[in-house]
Amino acid sequence: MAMHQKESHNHFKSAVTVDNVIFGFDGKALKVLLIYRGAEPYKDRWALPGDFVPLDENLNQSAIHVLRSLTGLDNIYMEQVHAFGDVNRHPFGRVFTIAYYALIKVEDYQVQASSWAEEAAWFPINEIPELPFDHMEILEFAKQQLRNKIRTQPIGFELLPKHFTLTQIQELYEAVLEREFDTRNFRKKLLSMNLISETGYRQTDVSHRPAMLYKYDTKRYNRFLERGFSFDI
Amino acid sequence: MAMHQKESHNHFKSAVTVDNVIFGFDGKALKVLLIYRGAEPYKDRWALPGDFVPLDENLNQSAIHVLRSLTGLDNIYMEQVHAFGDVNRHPFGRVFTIAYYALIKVEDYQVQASSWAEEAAWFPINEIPELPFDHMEILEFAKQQLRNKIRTQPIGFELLPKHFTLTQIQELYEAVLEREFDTRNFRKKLLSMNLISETGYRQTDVSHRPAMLYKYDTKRYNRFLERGFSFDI
DNA sequence: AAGCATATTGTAAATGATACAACAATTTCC
DNA sequence: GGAAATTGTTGTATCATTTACAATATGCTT
Repeated sequence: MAMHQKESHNHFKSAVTVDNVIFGFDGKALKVLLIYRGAEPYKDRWALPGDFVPLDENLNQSAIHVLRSLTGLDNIYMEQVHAFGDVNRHPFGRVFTIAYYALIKVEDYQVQASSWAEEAAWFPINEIPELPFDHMEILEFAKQQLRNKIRTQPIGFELLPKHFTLTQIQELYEAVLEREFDTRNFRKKLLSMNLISETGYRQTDVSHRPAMLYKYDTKRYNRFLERGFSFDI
Repeated sequence: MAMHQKESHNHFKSAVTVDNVIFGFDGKALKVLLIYRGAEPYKDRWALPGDFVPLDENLNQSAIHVLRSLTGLDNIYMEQVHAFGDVNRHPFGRVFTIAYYALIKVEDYQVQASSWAEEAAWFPINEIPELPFDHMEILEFAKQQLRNKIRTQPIGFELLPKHFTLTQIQELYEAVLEREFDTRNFRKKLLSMNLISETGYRQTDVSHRPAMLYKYDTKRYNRFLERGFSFDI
């Protein structure tokens, strides 16, 4: 990173954006929130939500900002995925992008007006339209990282309502990991981790035996972390 | 990432650098290659090797370039770690950095003259001097990522000579993961993966029973990968 | 030849993963 | 009101993996 002061001005000619892969789960499929671009380049195309990082804003803050301006949501689980910086990835010049993914509870979500999105919509992870820039590659990276992470950290709860059934969480894992789990074994393992507890409430408005509602118990998770605990499903 | 053409010029005022955490293993400790900075800012300080990303060079290529210009080495295992972009991380302006780590065989290494490094030296991972910028944080990220990766992918071999003993590889894992392994169990597990094979040669110049030399068998690894294999130590 | 240093190897016990199906609770339909 | 339909809930036996643990082998040095 060394440089001579004289040379250094040549370097300050890049732009940096953040792009967010916003995941949601509707009880059936894993979905991604895309925006319909209202400005060039690639106007009128579905794309990942993102924006330039202002010179006076920290990178992470910028990612949070994009998420909030689109969804109105705060305090969301986000994680950086990868930086992409091929020379010609953006038609307007040298634009690096840092990709993040976010996990949101779709029930909490409502689209906000935004300067760069005319519209936003959820797309099932297996029915994504053609995306501009290198957004398809970014999405692949994010999906893979989500899969790795969800197997070793209890982040799946971020995609579920506060109160959820054991069937719901199993279906979430099956959707994300694209494999099936044996119900008895899945529940045995999940419950043995002592990370979720019964709420005492049950499902209502279902035309069959109502399932017990559970909640994720953050305190217990923190206690486990201190003891060097590792989550693995 | 949308923008109006008129606004866009405001955004092209950032610089982007790559910083490399170059790991080596000398048979005893995990080490990191630092350079002694020959230019401002932070002249005459030990720091991670890095450089600005030229406008006409891909990001990944730039990381490879930094590594080669410092070590003369090519075809090295490298992986992106994380992007860092706090507003004030660099005194000369808004400079984002993308961190990479590399694994090299110290036997192959020889320092090259470089425009930005007066000197380079290996530092044991537990005896790192105070580093400028956010390099300490970058190093922590890289170390953590190396640990995660080395447990699930057979990348440890990148740090060893082509021919190595089972004791050497065990000591490498112990150094990186900062824990001890039971020799019998470690060997049993490693050999059961069928990723290394005997060379037929033995150690020489040791004043005790010479150990069998093994080599990493890439072909076998690739066959395993195709079948959906997972390495785990 | 004895001593030193590291290399090499097996077994038993405990733990964790997998395979597998019957009964329970509620609603709906007749 | 009872039968059918639908999903929820739970246990056990087998198999595979991980762990704990120490004696013998080989080459070198003196």
